[in-house]
Amino acid sequence: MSSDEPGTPPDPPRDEVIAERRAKLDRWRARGVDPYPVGVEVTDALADVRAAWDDKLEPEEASGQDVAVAGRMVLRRGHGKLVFVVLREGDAELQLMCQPQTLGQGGMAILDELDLGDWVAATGEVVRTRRGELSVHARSLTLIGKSLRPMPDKWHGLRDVETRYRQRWVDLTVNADARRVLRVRAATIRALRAELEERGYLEVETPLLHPVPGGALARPFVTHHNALGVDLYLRIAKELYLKRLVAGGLPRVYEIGRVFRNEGLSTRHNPEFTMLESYEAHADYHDVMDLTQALIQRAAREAAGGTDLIYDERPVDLGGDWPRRRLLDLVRAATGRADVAYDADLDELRALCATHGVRTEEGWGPGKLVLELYEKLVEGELWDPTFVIDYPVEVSPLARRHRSDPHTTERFEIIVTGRELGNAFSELTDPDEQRARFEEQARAKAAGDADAMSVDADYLAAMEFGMPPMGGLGIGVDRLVMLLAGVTSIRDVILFPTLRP
RNA sequence: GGGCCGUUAGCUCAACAGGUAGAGCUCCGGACUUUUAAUCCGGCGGAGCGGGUUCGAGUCCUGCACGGCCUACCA
Repeated sequence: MSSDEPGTPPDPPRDEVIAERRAKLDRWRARGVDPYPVGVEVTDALADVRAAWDDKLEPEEASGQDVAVAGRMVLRRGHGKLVFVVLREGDAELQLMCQPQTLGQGGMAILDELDLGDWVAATGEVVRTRRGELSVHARSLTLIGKSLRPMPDKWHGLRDVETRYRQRWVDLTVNADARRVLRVRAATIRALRAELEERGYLEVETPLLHPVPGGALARPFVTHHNALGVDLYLRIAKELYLKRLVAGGLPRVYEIGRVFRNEGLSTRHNPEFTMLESYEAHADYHDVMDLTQALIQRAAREAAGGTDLIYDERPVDLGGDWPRRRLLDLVRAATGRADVAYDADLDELRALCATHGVRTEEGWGPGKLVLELYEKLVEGELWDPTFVIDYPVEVSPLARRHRSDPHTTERFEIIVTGRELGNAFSELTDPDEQRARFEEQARAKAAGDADAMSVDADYLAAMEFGMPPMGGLGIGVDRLVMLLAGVTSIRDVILFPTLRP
């Protein structure tokens, strides 16, 4: 790529193949044929022809049925005066059988001027060949979209990962798995939405541009509004707006949409990713665990065909009721130290962290230290779905304090294959406590914690207006799709992942 | 950000103690009327960028760019 303008497409390869195709393009035009016509009548999708005839017709039998089809020419096998052409659209492929007897010399000449990759329309009778391949016995051929760039290797396809993401149109053309993942993603989102709708949740859309970034501990992207002359932030979560809606009397709301976090990229992190968030009045985190399990199990059934999966070559069982384990208990078990507690001596906790190679910082309280131990020792080991519950207050500024333990909140994360898929809690609804928690965050921010929250006065006003008790949930949709599609890179489930421009 | 690995033809991949780069697919020319990555014959086409060592560098050293994986932060 020699262009330095961001956003410009890759330069056409200065290749002889391109030149040949351009020459063909010129010849088409010289003959008065528009290589990019407005379109021809296509009455039959390739998939429909296959569905109608796949289990019918004996070899060499003709159907008597004429069709008009179209697709990208991905293979051509010539046998002198008999030529087989394979058209593909999406996952459907159909062969054309081309002979001078039916296509005429003119049609054969058209065939001669086509390249692999060209979009082609054809009419003809549905037949089955001597070797048993369902085909259209072509009577006419029309070029409907000239391809000027060569197709990737017809057997190996496109392997280069970066090119697959950058040129998704090529990837989707030649890699069936790219198309499969796309379908799993669509089915996953459809299932989540269906389950929430059936439970009476209202789908809403809240702003992407936030004057105060909030709802999660993360660094935001900053942008600028010219007319208002103010900086705005791309949302890092939807939480605070959705809770405003519950305060407004909408008892069950959800939103599926993009959030943005200004953090590093990895196989598990894309700067923009899709999150489902839902809020339900009068629910607590136990109810939300039930909901989470139902959502993910339904998505697994409808997008992955069941709850018994293989991920990264290991079986995962999403079925049944998932265990609910207290975070503190998990840390105690992992360290073999029953005396780990949120009111334990800070120096002892630091020493324990050091023993396990956990890096610590000044100013971290016991809650943060225990969380770090959990993340280092436990989280990655939880393979089958596990609800990890009761997170320390210190690291949960929006969650309600536990009804029977002042050190923790009624919060859980759902962990599958060692990764966090979702995060939820009995929501904090007390405005005074929320203000105190925000101020605590603001102090951390002032002390240099870039992920810490700011005081959101507008949100506090909504809380002061009064909100019902509620349970909230956030699910990382991309990660759920990764699990259900069995892929280990988030870039495989995002069509156009963020790449260096 | 750190570590490791990588970048050879449009695509997928080779080779060699440092000796002037090879195959398949695509494309072009030719043969072939039932193929399934059709087959057969012929042809075009190439070392990420910059330094250095050397008679000679794709190969060794070095800087840069880009990418992959792991790690760190997070969903």
